[in-house]
Amino acid sequence: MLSLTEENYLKAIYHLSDGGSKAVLTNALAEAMSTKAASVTDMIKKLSAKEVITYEKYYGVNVTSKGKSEALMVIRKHRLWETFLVDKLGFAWDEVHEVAEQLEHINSPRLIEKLDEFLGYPKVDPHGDPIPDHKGKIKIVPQIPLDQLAIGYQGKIAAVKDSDSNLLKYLDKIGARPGVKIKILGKEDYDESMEILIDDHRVFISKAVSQNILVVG
Amino acid sequence: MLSLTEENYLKAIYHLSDGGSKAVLTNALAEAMSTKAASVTDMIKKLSAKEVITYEKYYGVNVTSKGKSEALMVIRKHRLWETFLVDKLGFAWDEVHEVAEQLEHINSPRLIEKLDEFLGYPKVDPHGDPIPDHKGKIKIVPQIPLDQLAIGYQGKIAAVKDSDSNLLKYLDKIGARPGVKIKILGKEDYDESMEILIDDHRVFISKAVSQNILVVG
DNA sequence: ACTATTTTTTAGACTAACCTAAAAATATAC
DNA sequence: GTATATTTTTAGGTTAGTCTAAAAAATAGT
Repeated sequence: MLSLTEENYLKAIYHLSDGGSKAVLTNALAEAMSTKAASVTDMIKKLSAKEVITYEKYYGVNVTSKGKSEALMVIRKHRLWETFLVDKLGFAWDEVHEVAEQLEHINSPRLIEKLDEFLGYPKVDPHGDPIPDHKGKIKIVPQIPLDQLAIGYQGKIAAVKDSDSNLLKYLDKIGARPGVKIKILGKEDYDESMEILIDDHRVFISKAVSQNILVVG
Repeated sequence: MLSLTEENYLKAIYHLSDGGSKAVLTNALAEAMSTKAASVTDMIKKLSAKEVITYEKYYGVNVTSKGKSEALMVIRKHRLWETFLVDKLGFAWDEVHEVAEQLEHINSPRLIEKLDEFLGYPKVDPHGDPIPDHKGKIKIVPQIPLDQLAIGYQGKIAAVKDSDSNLLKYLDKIGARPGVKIKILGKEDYDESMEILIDDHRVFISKAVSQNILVVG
């Protein structure tokens, strides 16, 4: 059983390691958790004792398979609650992150299964991120940041990388929501800004924004 | 701002004081919180510092008006979540207490208002207890325990006192849910057991049970 | 390869909950 | 009305999570 704080650390490690595919450094984790390296070292010891991560001094942290499935359950809960907030309670997709951060720690397997059923077993959350199933299985759809594609590209917005509320508000304003059609009309070499077509209207976006729009197809 | 633990203590004090109408003793609170008197004394000091209760040594604790409205907000959240679990997710009314104990601590005024709207502004929860409105106003319907009424009484089940899961399961089995018609057919002087009519079928119940069935009318 | 810098860990201290054991205050008993 | 029993508080200690400051290990520069 993990404490609320331990659960949050584990989730951060899971994300920083790209789902367990690389080691996470102490400082990176301290930054992500808005805390100090010393506190991270303490917590790392606890999480290794609970066998959700492995730890090599001065090298970094890796998630164990037990840790992965625990992290995926938290992510499942987070994304199901976000879906509930948007689909059922009428929240805007940029307002749900903070509340879901609280709701994801509610511990009741039965509640989550009932919620999943109530929502009609959704595959993705309101930001386009895949929702792990009750066994922790996640369907990975390869998603490419818009800034890495060329003029003429045409496809669909799959998800949004950052969950910063200001970014989400901005994207919502220009109509850039998951599922919407998108096309690259032009690119400016100087600052890497772009002109794009979102659902048939033209918008200019900076590189900072195009990096955060993930597309498929 | 109260911590999760402080919130739980305050709620217990509110209930033990019958909504703020009498003082609560240290030992009674220790019993209710399944903890020791010494820990209660510590917590009482914190809660007085935060001005949600007043405290006189060796005499007891009283809830301030600030404390009352904070307690009512937690109760509001608890009862709205219980209603959600039963009405929307299909939980049985005897399964919701523990989960609601967790959900009641989620801090988001917007979430609670949206949830209230989604549920259609319910007046009572699945156990028949009144739900405080967004201003903390609660509609008190006088409820009488069944064991205090005479043969021939006829009315409606308003609520159930205890939230013990076994009691609730039993009541559910004999059909004794809030809103159901009830009539007292007979009373046994020896052990104060009763024969009653629930929704037109006859049942025998012990005094322990009749004390927990609250009725109106 | 030997300093210098950066990163990480250790050491020691803080706060919020909790505990046990002992002291103090209140209530009860004769 | 003094002695006994009960209740409540104080005193001192524990654990989880945090911090700052200093020590140790790893990396980089010339």
